[in-house]
Amino acid sequence: MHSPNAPHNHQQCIDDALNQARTVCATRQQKLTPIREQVLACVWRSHKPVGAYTILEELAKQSSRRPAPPTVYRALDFLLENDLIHRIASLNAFIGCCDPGNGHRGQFLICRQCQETIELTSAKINQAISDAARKAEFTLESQFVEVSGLCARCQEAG
Amino acid sequence: MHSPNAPHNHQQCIDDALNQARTVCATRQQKLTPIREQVLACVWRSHKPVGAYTILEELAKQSSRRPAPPTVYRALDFLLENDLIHRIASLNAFIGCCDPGNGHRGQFLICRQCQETIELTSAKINQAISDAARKAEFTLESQFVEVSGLCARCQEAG
DNA sequence: TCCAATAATGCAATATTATAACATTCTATC
DNA sequence: GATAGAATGTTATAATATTGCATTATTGGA
Repeated sequence: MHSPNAPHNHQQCIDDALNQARTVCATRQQKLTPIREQVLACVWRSHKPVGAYTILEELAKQSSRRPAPPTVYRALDFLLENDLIHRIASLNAFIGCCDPGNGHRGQFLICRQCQETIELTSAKINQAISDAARKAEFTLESQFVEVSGLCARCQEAG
Repeated sequence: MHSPNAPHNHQQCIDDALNQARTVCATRQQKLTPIREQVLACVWRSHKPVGAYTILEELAKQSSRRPAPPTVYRALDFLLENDLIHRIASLNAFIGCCDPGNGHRGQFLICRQCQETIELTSAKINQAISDAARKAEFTLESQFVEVSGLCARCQEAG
């Protein structure tokens, strides 16, 4: 996995994400409808978390008929349930999942300057969280680990 | 620190929190005004995250004159800045800090059933996050670690 | 003591994010 | 091609949060 703010062919990211999503949905016998695919593509336009209403604007541009909020939220719910995107709670936004369909426990490094976000799946972090939960007799079901700070590039930029 | 859903004299929690807040503010030469104190007390009414509009309702009950949202949000901002409360991003809510004034990096175990929330400060989790950030050349500034699941009591309750 | 500067609060309006409820259309299967 | 279930459309509204400006309170200095 490259760093999202390293130079790369981003169209490739989008294509990969869509292809992987198709595979996941086919396997699960879930339908990746045009709207859901559009929303997923929109989430993947960048490596930054995207708000629901930004997606809404984008769909409006693309399709002459302006969809209503539930259209977007329903698509986002579908994508969340099928482990194709993550919700970034601290920003009320959404970002593409780098390992779709696996229901992994990700962590996010979010640059407060440029918003570029790095997704990690650190076994160490997850282990530490699992251990702490067990110690507290707490059954872990889901987690948000969101770190805010400055990415390498923005640190250099001063 | 007792577990929040263990039986305890909760009035003591509130009193302690207010006293510690007074100390922190005195040290920092910050003013813990009546409104700020009311909001803090309200956040400490329970060991569950409390929404801003719930606080608003509470203030309305207490003071005959209904405050407007900014009143509450400004008080919450003050309390956040002075490390007296935490924001629970995944619930858009706020909870009292168990170690006020220290700007520590907390973690939260939030029961999805009863909402009782355990605050941890696991050095292991924090170390794992710091390590992961460093490895990604990312400068950590703040973090949200929020775990959802079932607390011991709610597991037993079935 | 009075004045000016700053901080805190009041207040109205509005922005942003998210959901509820119900109608309609689409799709797969028989 | 009937029908059941899924998906989408549509309207309204709920829930969360902020902006901008007016007013009041507090503080420190002349």
